[in-house]
Amino acid sequence: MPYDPSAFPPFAVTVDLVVLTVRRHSLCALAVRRGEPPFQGRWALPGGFVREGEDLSQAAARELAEETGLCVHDPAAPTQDNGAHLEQLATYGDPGRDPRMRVVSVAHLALAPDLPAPRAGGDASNARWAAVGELLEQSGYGHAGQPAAPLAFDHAQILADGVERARSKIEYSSLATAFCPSEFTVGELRRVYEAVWSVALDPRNFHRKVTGTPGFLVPTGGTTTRQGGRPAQLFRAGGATLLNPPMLRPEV
Amino acid sequence: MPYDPSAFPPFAVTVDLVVLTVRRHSLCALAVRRGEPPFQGRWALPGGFVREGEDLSQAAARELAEETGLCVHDPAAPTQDNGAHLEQLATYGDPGRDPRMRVVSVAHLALAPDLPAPRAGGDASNARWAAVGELLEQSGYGHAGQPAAPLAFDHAQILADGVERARSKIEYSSLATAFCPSEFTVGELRRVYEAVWSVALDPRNFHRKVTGTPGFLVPTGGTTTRQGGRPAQLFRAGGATLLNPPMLRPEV
DNA sequence: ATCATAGTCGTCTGCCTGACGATAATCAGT
DNA sequence: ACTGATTATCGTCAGGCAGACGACTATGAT
Repeated sequence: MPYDPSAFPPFAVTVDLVVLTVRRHSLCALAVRRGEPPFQGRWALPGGFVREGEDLSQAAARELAEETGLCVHDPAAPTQDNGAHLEQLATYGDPGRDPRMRVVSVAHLALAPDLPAPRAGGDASNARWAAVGELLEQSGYGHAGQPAAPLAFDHAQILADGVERARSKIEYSSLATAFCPSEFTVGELRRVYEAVWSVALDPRNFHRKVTGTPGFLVPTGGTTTRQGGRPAQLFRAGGATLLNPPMLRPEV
Repeated sequence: MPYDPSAFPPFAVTVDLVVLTVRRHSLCALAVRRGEPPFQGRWALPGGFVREGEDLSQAAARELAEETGLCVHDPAAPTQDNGAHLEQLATYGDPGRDPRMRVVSVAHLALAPDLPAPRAGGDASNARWAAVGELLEQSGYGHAGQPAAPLAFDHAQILADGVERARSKIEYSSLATAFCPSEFTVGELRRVYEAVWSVALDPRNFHRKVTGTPGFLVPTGGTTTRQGGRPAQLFRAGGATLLNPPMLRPEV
């Protein structure tokens, strides 16, 4: 059954971004307010059309830069400041997910350190960091919630998938450091795990674990007291990407 | 910057399939021979265009059925015979990956038990099971290899990603049972792990591990001697999808 | 000085794992 | 029937890691 090259339906292809960060001990995602129908006035994930001649990851990096000013952390460049982690998440192509036309969206997951207030093309009122719990509560992916409107399109599903990916991936990779500034303490890293997993971790066992995992952390020699209490050693992310042994998420 | 709904470039969207199985102690993938240009006569992964009104997973399931006769194992239906596991793998959209036009391919990963000879629209000479090592060797993803032609398009990359996904996913999920018939022995399951990981596992420790992991295996009561030697208990896959504790891949 | 806070080092116990010995139940030859 | 090959299954033992938790250190706030 050879195909007819002229007989394929045309699709629009977009990238949508799940941009996660940790703010005030809770996991937050970037949301933008839609300016036109459909779902006008509702919150949605940032995203846009893939352009001609543009790769999917290029399109995602461009959208990320437009929305946050972040540039993507190149895995080849080891010590690059203010770089975000970006990876493909999944692709959503339900017919009818966009009422206007057939749109296939390649969702990407970005992890960023705590940032200043977001900007959406210069308009701050149209972009915000929102706790993922609040964004998902009213969509059937969380617990009871306040009456805020759910996310547009199937973005609640995409966000839930992105959060789940982040939750599982910090177990066996050093990705949690993507939520931290270039230099950070063990306690700050622990608060990342606690926020993403919504659990409390024993500071002593956590310290032993991360400092004992080869390649995870390298001390910079400096110390800081920005968290209060006794000064803590500063570290930066080591070269290891896969953690062995992995961090273990406590059972619920 | 509101977008112009009429100003998006049209794409063709396809699904490509990485169908894996274990035959004669080695991991094999389904390959089809291309009947027309580009890459005429070369081996490629099965796939095809997504139709109008068709979901991505529907399109993947349809292509899988067309190529292999397998129907997809519905996670809701617990004990369905001859069902394959199917999941989305990743999406490949490099401009220029198809010389004819802009094509975005949503690759899927399918795991199937050992099957009779493949059929490609009834033409057996145009489809075969090939050891993944041979398929990847000549593409720079393996070691030294014979002078066979590499896979068409970027299918070697897709296959490599699919194999890597399968290798890591059988660690922490019960997915290895998707390579087995509905009833199988511990030894048969061990040979699946050995083939996928290309390692030798201790039969005694493996037996202790899998029979001790809750929800992984449920005995059927029957036994078989189809592997020779002492009769072995038959099991079927238990309800658990996530293994706790996970299977550990030996370090290299 | 005292307290609260956060960081760091140890100890102990239980569980899991890898290495490996031993036994059991079948089949193929002789 | 005996022997050997093959596979399955049970047991033992030592080492390592994880969770629970005590103890001490170094800072800032009152």
